[in-house]
Amino acid sequence: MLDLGFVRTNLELVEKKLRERGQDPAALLGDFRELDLRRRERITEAEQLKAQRNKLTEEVARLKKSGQDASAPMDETRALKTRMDELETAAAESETELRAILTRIPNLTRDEVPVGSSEQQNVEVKRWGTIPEYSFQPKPHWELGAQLGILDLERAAKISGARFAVYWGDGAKLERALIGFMLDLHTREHGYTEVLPPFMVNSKSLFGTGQLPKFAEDLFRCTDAEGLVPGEYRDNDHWLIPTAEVPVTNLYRDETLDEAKLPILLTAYTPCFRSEAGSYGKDVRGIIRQHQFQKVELVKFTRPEDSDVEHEKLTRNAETILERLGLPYRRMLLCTGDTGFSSAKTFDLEVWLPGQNLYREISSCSNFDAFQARRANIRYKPKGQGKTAFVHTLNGSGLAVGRTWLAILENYQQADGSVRVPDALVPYMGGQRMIESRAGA
RNA sequence: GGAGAGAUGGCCGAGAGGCUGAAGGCGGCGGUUUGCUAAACCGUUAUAGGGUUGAAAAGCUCUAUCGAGGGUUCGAAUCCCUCUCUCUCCGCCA
Repeated sequence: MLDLGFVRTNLELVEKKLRERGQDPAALLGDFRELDLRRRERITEAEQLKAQRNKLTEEVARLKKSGQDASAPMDETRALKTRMDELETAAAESETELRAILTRIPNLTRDEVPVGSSEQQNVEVKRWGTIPEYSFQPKPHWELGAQLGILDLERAAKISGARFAVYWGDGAKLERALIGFMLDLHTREHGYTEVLPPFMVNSKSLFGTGQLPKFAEDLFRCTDAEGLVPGEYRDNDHWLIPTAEVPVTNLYRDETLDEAKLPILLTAYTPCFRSEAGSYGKDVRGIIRQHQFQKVELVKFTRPEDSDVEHEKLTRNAETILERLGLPYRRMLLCTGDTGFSSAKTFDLEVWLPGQNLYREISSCSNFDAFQARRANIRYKPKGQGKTAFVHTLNGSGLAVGRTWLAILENYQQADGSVRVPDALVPYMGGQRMIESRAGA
């Protein structure tokens, strides 16, 4: 969420930034200026009346105390009441209208973010690793997984439906090894603290990180709370998390953090659940796009002046995983049209997939500025200043485990269909160096 | 699931219809004293939103906020209703 006062005084800049994202400022902002003006008028009016009422009730108290008749000011206050209720309702209405606009405006992208309408205009920042050459035709992971008997999409469809996967034997073990490897690296070498959050959150949390109210259709909602109105926030509803970003960032919702403790670095392993509404027919083969996938997430809370440096570090932390695993990748700076709703600047890491002969997103590292902090009310008290200020929040996948799993299959496949275990992962596989076909599944 | 108790400022804790944004204590900040530390003493110490003065820093003023939302009343932290959360006991359960 942007600051109301900021939008008021920088309306032209906001409009320009919205256009750069490919959004229609008129549609998003509506009659912002008018609403804002009306809101303040109504508040002023309502508060003046309240002040008047407060004076009168004080008068009543004084008269009663001295044993005098207080019926005159009492009647007057009663007469005031209808008008006051009207004004109060009107002021609250304006507040709601304005807030509805404000909560649907995406974050402003940084000036260094390239202007573009689609991923075609994303800019490649760097490339790492050499693309392996094969003496045979490399296979996509779904073929490898099926042949090895470690990936079972048919039975997953039976027990759960499309876009789910069952991992058997070494497949399940590889997933577990990756989780342990990533968490260990981030906690031991990168300074993150591991947290294990709930996999369900309430809608206030989803509002805090920006998924609600705009993106409800991308989420799975548990129907335990009856009479729920979408876009309405309550404490007792449950949604499956689409990313650990939601529970972890919201850990500090409505809190004021100690500046000395910043930056706070947290990492969390969680499953992630996404409805993938609107992506029918996209990535239907393999496990690229699933309703449930596992992810190790990196989250940071920083002072505003540190967020750019911490963004670069966080991206490097994610890249390090790929490098240790020997997976070739490239870093993309997302253009304005491809940058997420809450983000001011995003780097995507794309891993090379020889089985499909393309680069594929495996991590997304974003700096949200104060956008989420404002929505979630996460603040700190800068030294030497009386005023509290909003922190900056950042996060990135470090990494998406399912996509790392399939990247290893495709990059480390052998001519006979077996898969070599990357050296860094061998200890996490109990010393195992090869994944070979085994009957049994 | 059943029965009960509770939720007040950074923390502890009073208040039980009117001058209470809220006593007292702790903590924090500023100061006095002091060779330094400590102690003592004095002062100060919430957030948000309007209006207004100012170039700004900031000031003045009003409004709201005692878990959340509604109600009663001239007036609610205080009374009533609903909800959420926490604690205790019973039941069930990984």
